Amino acid sequence: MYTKNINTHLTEIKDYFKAAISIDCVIFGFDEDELKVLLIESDLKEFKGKWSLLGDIVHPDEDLETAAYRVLRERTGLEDVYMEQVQAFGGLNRHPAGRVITIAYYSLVNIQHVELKTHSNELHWHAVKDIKHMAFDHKDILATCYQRLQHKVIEQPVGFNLLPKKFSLRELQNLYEAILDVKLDRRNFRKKFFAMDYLIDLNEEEQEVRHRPAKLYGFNQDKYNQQHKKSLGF
Amino acid sequence: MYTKNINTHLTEIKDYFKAAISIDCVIFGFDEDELKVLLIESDLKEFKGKWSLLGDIVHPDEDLETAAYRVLRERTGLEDVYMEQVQAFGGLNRHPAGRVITIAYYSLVNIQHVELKTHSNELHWHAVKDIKHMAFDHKDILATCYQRLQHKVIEQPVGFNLLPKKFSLRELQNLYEAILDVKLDRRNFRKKFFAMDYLIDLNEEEQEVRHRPAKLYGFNQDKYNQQHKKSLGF
DNA sequence: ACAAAAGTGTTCAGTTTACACCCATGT
DNA sequence: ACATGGGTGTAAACTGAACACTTTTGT
Repeated sequence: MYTKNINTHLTEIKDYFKAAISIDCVIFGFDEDELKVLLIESDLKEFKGKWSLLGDIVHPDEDLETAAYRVLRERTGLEDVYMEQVQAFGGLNRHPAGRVITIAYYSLVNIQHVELKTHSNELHWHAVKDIKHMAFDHKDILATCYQRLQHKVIEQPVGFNLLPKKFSLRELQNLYEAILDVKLDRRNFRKKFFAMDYLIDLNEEEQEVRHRPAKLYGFNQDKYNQQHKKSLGF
Repeated sequence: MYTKNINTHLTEIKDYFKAAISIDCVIFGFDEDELKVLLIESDLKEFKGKWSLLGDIVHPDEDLETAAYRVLRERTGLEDVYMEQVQAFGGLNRHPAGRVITIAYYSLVNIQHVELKTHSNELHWHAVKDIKHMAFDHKDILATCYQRLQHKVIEQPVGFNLLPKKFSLRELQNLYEAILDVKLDRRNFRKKFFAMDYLIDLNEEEQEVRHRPAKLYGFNQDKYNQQHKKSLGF
């Protein structure tokens, strides 16, 4: 039955094994100086009370990324956010309902922009570092996505997606410290980001702080995109 | 029909959309100072004469990695080789036979160890840089896997998997130059690898060269694994 | 005046780059 | 002896890490 090769002889798939395909979104946010992830309480009897990622079956007329954006939209109302596919998870018994292969995505959202759609109690932001157990293999998926994010954030300035449009350098540093789980030197951190030259000085200051207010900056996404496009092109 | 969430309410998948799942292997080898990839000629009418990756449907009782190793074994006879999952490709019309979602893996093999199983003409090694067109979306898949390899090889010494057990530093350098598509300085290259301290001096020399013979080295995989385990543990 | 966090430069160490000559072998 | 690639060291430039005091605001 499986002697034919998917890339050569196979012209009909109807007689072949098929599995349900889902996507799972690891939706990261940043709040209270902590990296958070949006989870939903599972009510499958096997995982009663455990938290799970937000995911869904991929529809027949959807590609994977479309499905991931759909889930994100349905759960957070957000459309244009940073998202990256991480990898597939296809363990034999990862879903009690049968063979379900899932493709994991992570996305970076401004947590202030998220209005949890259903005002139910089932959706919650959790500090990544405090999560102990999860439903399915979601702890693995989260760990893999978190590692990927850590890796990404030191190579490219994607962290801005987790911050408000206007932010102080202290907030930016707190973000990096939270994601990478390290302490960074304030002067070196500032030096580095000013040198990268993607920060826009907004000539504004923090309000309502009971100490010297910090200056606010924005991220020059266009400038970053252009400079990065150049280096890809060649 | 799709109102239920895969991670919460769903207890039966039988009524849901399912797709065929395949894996595709990008099998890299190194020969004649070029990075090669093992391809098969597709005889699907849509891709007549085009080359495709080696892939197959994932079986019901196999996880993804098992399927990938099976394909590798069936096509090359090799068992213990370096392999890494890259990502899933799930475009709507990527396979003419229907919805097929594929998970891409790349592996690094010693090209000398590969005895092409079927001594047919359908399987061939191709220089990666010369490949123009491929069947399906395999050009995309190859490009993505190649980029991943380029990235990986500057972070971790996985390149050794493409070389024979005994190799000269020139061969090693040629490998890196081929993968990264750059010219490297010979002295700096040597300095760097000796400093990493994973090379074993075999006290042997090249034979049958018509110039000064190069010394041969081996890669100390155990030492690398141990030192790398440490840094993960903390 | 005090508390609390913002802002700012310099030095040192380690790493990366650039670069040219002699050596061992086969013909 | 010559052609071919093997093998080697040093100086300059750059990058990353360590480190302490002054400034601004609110109370």
